[in-house]
Amino acid sequence: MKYHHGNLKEELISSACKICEASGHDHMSLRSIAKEASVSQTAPYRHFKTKECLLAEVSKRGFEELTERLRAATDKESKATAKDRFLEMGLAYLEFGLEKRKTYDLMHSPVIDKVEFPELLDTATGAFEELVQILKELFPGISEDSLGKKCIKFWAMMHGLVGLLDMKIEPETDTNAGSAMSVVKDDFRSFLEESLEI
Amino acid sequence: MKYHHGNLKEELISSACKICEASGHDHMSLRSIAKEASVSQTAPYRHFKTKECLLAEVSKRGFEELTERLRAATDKESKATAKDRFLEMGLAYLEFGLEKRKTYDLMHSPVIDKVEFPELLDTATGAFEELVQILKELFPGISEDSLGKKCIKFWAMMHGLVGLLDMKIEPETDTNAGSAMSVVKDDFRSFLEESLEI
DNA sequence: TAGTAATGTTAGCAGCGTAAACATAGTATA
DNA sequence: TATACTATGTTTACGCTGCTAACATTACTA
Repeated sequence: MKYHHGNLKEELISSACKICEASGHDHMSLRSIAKEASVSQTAPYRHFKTKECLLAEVSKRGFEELTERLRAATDKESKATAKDRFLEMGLAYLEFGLEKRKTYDLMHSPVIDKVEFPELLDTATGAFEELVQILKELFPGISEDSLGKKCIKFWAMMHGLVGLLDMKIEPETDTNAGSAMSVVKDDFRSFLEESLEI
Repeated sequence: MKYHHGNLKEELISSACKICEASGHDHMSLRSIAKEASVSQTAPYRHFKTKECLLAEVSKRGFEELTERLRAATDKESKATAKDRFLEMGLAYLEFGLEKRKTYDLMHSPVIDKVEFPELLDTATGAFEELVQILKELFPGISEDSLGKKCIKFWAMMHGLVGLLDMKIEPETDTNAGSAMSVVKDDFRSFLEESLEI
């Protein structure tokens, strides 16, 4: 039993990630994180100025994983068409959002002011570079302006969809013939494809 | 100075709404709300079983105002075309989201489990009836299935846009010729219009 | 080897949500 | 009108929280 831990900072982050995904960031106490790392309640303060700083790190890890998944989905090595890789990317985004819902919430939560954490902002922004690239491939010669708009439109749609699919708010159509939302979820690929064309 | 307040429940709700929009729902304590209503810390418990119940009420008020704004924007009395009214609705949604950002956050926050508050869920769902109606007008004879998808697509886009415009995450384009995001914000109408066609 | 910086602990503060016990006011019933 | 009951307020207290200050131990560096 040594007084100094050795790798506490990293262990605190990974404990935090685990607890965040298990219980959500608002049921997450610095004390419980410290306990998980078998360390005193105030030990985290040697590595993080405030709780928010630790949460920012968790958020950053989330954006890193998201970026990684998007990159993998649009990997040029796979011989799929640009369109297919775009669809895969959309799917990957949605899957990340639904699989790691609690982490995704933290990443987009106002509790972390991204202005105060420029490194986090960079990581977050970087994730969307993947979208820019694939859209450039899909629409060769597109103007910067149109590219920006398309990019935002798709990202907003992805982001919005994650929120919608998880909450159960959905528009009521006249016939309640199979909730529109579950149709989207089950047939997400064709939904995205349609969005490309319409 | 009377022992009984008379209209405490309503006053607590409106205090809560005020504090929520001023400080955000995570900097919002039951005690501060009680103080604002000049009442003891535990008085709210005579009207709300838990803090979450009060927050749910605040959220509900938010959805009610949103519905009202959307309704006003698509009002048939105005002789504008369906398309124009649709664009107005999009604008109204975005404006609400940006103006009442903190309330909007609460409305979509996972701290309130909508399953536990069916009345809140109804109110939230009701807001999107407005979108359904205007899309029906815009696409007469559209199938229920397509209508559902279109509806979800646009709502997701609106919802996503609010999130994007407020956070400063945005895709980096090669030339940084005027941030794509501010273009969207300044020229939101044409952005929406384009989305209708593409 | 001595001094200093890094990293841990303990003790304690004020604020939080909430429960329990009690006080007061309004309302229904005898 | 007297009495019981219910609704709505207060006081007190508990355990949890983020965080600070003071202190202990270890690691690094001159």
